[in-house]
Amino acid sequence: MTQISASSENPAERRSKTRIQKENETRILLAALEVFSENGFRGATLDRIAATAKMSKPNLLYYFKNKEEIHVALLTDLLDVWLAPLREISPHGEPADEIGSYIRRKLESSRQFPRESRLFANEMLAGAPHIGDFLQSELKQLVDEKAAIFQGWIDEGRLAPCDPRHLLFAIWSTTQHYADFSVQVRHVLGLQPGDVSYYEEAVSMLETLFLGRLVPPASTD
Amino acid sequence: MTQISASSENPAERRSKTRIQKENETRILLAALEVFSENGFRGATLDRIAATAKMSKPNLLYYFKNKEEIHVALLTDLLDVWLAPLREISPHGEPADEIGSYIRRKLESSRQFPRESRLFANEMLAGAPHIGDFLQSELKQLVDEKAAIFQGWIDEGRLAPCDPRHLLFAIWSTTQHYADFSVQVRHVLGLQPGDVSYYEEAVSMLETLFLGRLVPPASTD
DNA sequence: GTCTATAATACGATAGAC
DNA sequence: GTCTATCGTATTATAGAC
Repeated sequence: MTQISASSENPAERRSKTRIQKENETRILLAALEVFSENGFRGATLDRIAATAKMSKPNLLYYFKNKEEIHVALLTDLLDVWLAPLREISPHGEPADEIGSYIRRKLESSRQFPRESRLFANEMLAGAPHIGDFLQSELKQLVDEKAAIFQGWIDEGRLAPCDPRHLLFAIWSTTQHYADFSVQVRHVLGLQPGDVSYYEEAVSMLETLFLGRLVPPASTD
Repeated sequence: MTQISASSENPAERRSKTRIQKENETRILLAALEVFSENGFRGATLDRIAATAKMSKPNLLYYFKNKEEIHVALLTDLLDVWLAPLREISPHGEPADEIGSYIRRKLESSRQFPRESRLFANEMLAGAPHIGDFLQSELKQLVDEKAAIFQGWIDEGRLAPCDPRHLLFAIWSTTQHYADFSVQVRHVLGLQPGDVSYYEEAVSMLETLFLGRLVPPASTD
């Protein structure tokens, strides 16, 4: 299985491309994102990707030599986007500010790139066959680094004692949920298919959860 | 697309089954759960299900008339399991107790039925083609009912002002994350493939998050 | 109930004309 | 660069023997 890392781009392979090449590759990747994010790698078909891209199947395979190469291209692009919000967490800010703005960045990323989020989710559910190496190396390293920042705040009493890595899991899951399970969110809230107005409420909810206090101390009347 | 509800079982159709029938159906459903939960409906193949069940493909199709019928059987079984923890929330308990035990039930469900959780997640990512009706009717109704309980607590000042339905989303996402993204959790924590020891830490994290206070009030030195 | 054989279609990928 | 035609395999499902 071809494994991908966030910085596996080889500039030497990149020959100068014509305008039409760039346009077609973009069309294909956009269509493939649509199909892969909905059905996963195995569930996606070149027929559907080609149809979505309004392109013949052989023409599509003129730009990417096979199905896996398209998938790899999408995942590679994704990984940088994925790590960006986490990288920005700084040890120098206030815990509430840093965590708050991280949550807002992740929610914004979820709102702006729901298909990318579902592509990632599909890869996870399948057991991460393509990005297992990335998770074990680059992601783990970045998480360890940021977890150390959180641990510092805990030691200083500026953050409640908790496992920092699980705090990150909680932030990831709650924010990505709005992209990955958007169908359920919309159905439960009674919204129309395209409606993503729930993101306003999501910000509010997650700020209360992570920065405020959900259950007040029992009153001692 | 065949739609499913949580109570769509028709007892009249259920003829008495021999022991071997029950055993084989169970074997098939167990194998199918394994395959569907990993690759989704479209990504799953009867070949893999049959191989996993150690059964020939035609024999498998002797028990279920096609691929979709197996999938429907799994989802139908799933939905009751899925709603059970939510149904138990009572308006008469303390908010902290009710929410706390709901989180523990959901985490336990995630730990005990990770493949069922991933089956559900795959269905969500695909746009809920089979259980859209369930989400809009039964789930929405139950959520509205339980959200009203939360709202009552909010009105009484026993719960912070928030959208109760988004509070449920937060509980669902954080708890299911440990099943759906278990590969990532294990890789980031540096655990072995089968290791699910992180559930101990998860309980602790989520209790701090939902019942405690993550970021203490700024000290006014 | 289980099997082998196979029909019928879906799918990934290539050949070769233009 | 794009197309039609097509090959080989995978996949769903059925027929019919045992």
